[in-house]
Amino acid sequence: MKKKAPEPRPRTAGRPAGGAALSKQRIAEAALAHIDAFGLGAFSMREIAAQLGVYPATVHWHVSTREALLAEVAATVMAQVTPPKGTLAWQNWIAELFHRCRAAVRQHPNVAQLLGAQLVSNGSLPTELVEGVLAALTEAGFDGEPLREAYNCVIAAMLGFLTMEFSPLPADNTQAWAEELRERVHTIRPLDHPVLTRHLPQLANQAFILRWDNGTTVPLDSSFERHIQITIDGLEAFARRLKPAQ
Amino acid sequence: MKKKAPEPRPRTAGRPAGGAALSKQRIAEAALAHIDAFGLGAFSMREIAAQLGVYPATVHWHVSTREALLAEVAATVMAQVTPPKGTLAWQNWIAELFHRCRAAVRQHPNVAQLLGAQLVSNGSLPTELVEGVLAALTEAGFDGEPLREAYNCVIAAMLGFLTMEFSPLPADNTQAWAEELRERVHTIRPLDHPVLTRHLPQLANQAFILRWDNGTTVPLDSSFERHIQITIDGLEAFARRLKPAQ
DNA sequence: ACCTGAACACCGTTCAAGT
DNA sequence: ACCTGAACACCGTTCAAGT
Repeated sequence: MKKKAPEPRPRTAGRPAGGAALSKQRIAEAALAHIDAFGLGAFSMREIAAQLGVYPATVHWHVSTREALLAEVAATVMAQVTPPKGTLAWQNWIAELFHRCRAAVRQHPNVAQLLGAQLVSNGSLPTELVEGVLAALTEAGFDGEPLREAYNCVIAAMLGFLTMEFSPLPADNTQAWAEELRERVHTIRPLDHPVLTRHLPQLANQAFILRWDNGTTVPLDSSFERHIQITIDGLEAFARRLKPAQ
Repeated sequence: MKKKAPEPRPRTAGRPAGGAALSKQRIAEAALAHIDAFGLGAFSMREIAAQLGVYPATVHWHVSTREALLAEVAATVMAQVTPPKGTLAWQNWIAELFHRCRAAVRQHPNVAQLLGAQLVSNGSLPTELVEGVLAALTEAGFDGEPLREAYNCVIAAMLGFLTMEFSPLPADNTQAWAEELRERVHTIRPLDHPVLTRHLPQLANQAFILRWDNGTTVPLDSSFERHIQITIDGLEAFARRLKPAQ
């Protein structure tokens, strides 16, 4: 885990000759690369600084705070997920958004927990995404308070699922914990939990609460597809309730 | 933030007279109380140790690891959420589960991020919850792979929403960040984001990505209710697709 | 403006030693 | 079995000082 600075840079204080060597951008890229490689648990300001061959204080000059940097990283990952407007029916636009969002998270799974579980990172998602979802839902017939409700349900369905699918394993003794949970799952008492016992082969390590690997190793593809369908079907039912006079 | 140990205990090494002074249970309770009061960001093994008037190593003798303790805390919060079996139709049972789960999280909002965003904590949820959801979905007509898909959708819908609703604010300069986001939200360019601009009064600080307070200050009650309805409507549509021969 | 070098006040975890 | 006391190898952030 310990790495030397890649290049033995000048290492004298003072403003460098050819403009700034660092930038918020470059730092965020380095942080993302490090998180992709070693996970969010191994991320630290000092590690990123070492990676870039500078002192920790230098990183702080550019990004102010650890949380701000992580928000920047999350924004980078989610920058390109919004589908273009105006080419798809609202149902298909939303489905496409879900797909592109999951593709982005699958490329950077260790960032997933930031998206749903940190207000800062969540708040740095692209405005186009918000606009697009609202446009789709308006097309579906929502307005006012129902529009807000439908919007919140769409965002929660999408980011909530992904946050859970790629939620990280314990940092250290991963296999010990995995073995323990596998044991626990397979020794469930049939009399107390008959339904669970009956369907255990279908569920073990492939269902929430009952798994010891996350989406990186065992992706929940078909469940995510189903989640999209259920969400859209539910939204259509909601829209129908709003205009019973057909 | 600094507190003395409540009682100046003997402070000599060795096995105490009347059995163990500490236990995994007592430690988890203390941790939960501390997290409720000061947030997950202020949680540390050393703080809990100080709170209990013992050395950090003493805590480690009982709980092995920081993550394990947090999983224990999550389990404590979620211990009582499962509704009794056999009294409700499956739709109502699931709705009741959602309600009770949200009530539990609202009592301990700072624990929310553990539920969805940490595989360890997620894995320590009660088995009765799993059994109950599966029983409800079986009653709805699901089996085999569709059962697994429906199950994952239910859990993701429930915990995903709550994880997001109560996701924590930045640790330190909260109000500076809030002011900045509020500014950003209210200076959205109308020509680029017309739909968002039009509905901003309905959305600002009450919709994901557009808020600077979390569910503790600004709960998303009606959106959660709608989320339940959408999920159940979507599940019913899914069930209908499975038996087109009525 | 941009960076060094060092310091401050923390962490989680381990380990020998006590009783 | 249960706890002390101290240590190890880390953290994020701040700050004076350089150029």
